[in-house]
Amino acid sequence: MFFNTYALVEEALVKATGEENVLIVDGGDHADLASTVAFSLAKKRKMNPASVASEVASEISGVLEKEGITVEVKGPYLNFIFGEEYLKGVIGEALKEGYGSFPAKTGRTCIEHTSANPNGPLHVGHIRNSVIGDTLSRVLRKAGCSLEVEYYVNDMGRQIAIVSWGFDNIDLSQNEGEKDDHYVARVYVAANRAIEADESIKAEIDRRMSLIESGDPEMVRKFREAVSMCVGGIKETLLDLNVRHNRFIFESDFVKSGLMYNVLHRLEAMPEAKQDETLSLDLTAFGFEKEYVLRRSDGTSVYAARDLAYHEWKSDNFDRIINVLGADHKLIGRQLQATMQLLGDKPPEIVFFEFVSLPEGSMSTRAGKFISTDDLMEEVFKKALDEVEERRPELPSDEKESIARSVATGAIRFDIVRVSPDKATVFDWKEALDFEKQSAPYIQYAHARACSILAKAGEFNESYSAESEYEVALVKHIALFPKIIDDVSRELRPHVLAIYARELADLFNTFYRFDPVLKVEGDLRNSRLTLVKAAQNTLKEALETLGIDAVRSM
RNA sequence: GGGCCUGUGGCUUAGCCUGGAUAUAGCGCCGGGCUUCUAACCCGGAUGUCGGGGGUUCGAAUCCCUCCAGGCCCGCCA
Repeated sequence: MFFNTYALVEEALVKATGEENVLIVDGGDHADLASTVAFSLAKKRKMNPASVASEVASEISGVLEKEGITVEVKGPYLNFIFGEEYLKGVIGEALKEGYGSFPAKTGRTCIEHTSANPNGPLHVGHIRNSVIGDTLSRVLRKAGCSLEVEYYVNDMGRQIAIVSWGFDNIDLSQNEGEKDDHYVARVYVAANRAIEADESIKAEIDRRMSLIESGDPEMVRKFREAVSMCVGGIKETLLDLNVRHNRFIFESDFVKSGLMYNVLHRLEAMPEAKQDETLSLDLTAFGFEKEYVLRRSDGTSVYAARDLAYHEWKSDNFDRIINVLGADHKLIGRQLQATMQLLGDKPPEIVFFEFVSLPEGSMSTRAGKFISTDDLMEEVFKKALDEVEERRPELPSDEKESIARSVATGAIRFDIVRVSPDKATVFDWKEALDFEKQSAPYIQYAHARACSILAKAGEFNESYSAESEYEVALVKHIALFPKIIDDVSRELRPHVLAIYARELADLFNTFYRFDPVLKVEGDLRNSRLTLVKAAQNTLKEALETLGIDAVRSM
């Protein structure tokens, strides 16, 4: 509905002004849409902006009034206010299952996210990647994309060589009840300490790197064992976060299949290639001072080489390729994009996010300095359960736990996704455990409240209308949901959806406060119940697109 | 030293790409609201040189230049 109405306004303005860009902006408090085209037109026509605005308004108001759009002139501003037809149309759309979904688009999209090294559990920095990636995945699906979500497992890197060395040389047993990925991290930390104490171990690590590259069966087995232990633990954590991947892709497959050698051969023949002891690319033409090294002097490949093969495979199999990466990968990510261009492949779109650090400094798996997502989840769950116990003591305990689980997952996801990715953040327990206003539980609560009203109401006849200022404001915000999905799917900025959902909950709560639903009678009761249903459905769709459970009771 | 990102009330944060009408919210603070559809809520109030300076423009938080501060990167790690 919003798109159609926007198009009507735009069309009328273009026709009346002859301008290609009619400068439509958000109307703020004044209107649903506004145009500042009168400013630029005034200059061309050598008139004052206010009179231009009046002229344009008188020219288009006739056409738009017929569509129920009121045109108002406030000085140089042209304001457009959407009327009853619009509100009715929005309510009708918002009642439908899957509101905000777009028809299937052609082409296939691939998104890669998380892809943390399997040398320890996911910590609170990694899951910024997971939450951004998973939220975008949900948005893209809703926007009609045929999507595959991938986790790229680095199963032959130096870190894994270190872990495998640790398992062979350090006597460290798994604790009672310890998750496999946490155990792997302890071994990894201990192995790194051993290396720091005795430099000669590095030669042994290099030997393992060489053996894994040549496919030595024993080394393959050792690496695989360590990697699968860790990945198993990571998968459990992802499940707790409502994060779903379609495929785990192992980088060693690109070495085994020969795809990596194929890519390296072609690159060797390019003028940008520099081959002495190592193989590297000169990307100065793309503005990179730093050479892009692909092969070590001992003949083994570096991560970048395997990554190029993976991305060439993606380029062959998908029409749109998206990666979610930490800001520390900016340089290497852009070098990868440039190299894909050299190869004539589709470079990926990359969503970068800035770092999450601890108050005492940055996190490091190697140093054992991190807060694991599992620990975070446990703390948040405990707090959520306390809250449920206090509010709903009458519920059976499995129901309380289920609500607390949904609240905990939602709180964590929302806390991460609400902030713009290019803002560095410091992890804060107080904020993570805050379930008020700017949080998932706040939005979940608004949804549950709507469900409760609908449950008490029983059967009613749908009636489409919005009269009070609170009803109108709510409907107008509901109207924007499809536009938000469309915007986020194109611009890949998931925090926009988080903010939208919070604002929707705000507007619903305000409506709830001022406009009684069950206590009024007749058509007003029906129309308000219909609006509650539309709001509930939109809240549900928004929450689910954020990967947050839309619980019906809490 | 070079590159990228960030700087918005005491704290956290939206808006910046695509300039427009009194700069968005939350926490905290002050005051009010549960015999009333779920108070994980609502209403009202105080709090801002939008990091500093310069420029472009009818108009700058938004664009350009410059300086300052913080984060990240500049490895034959990933």
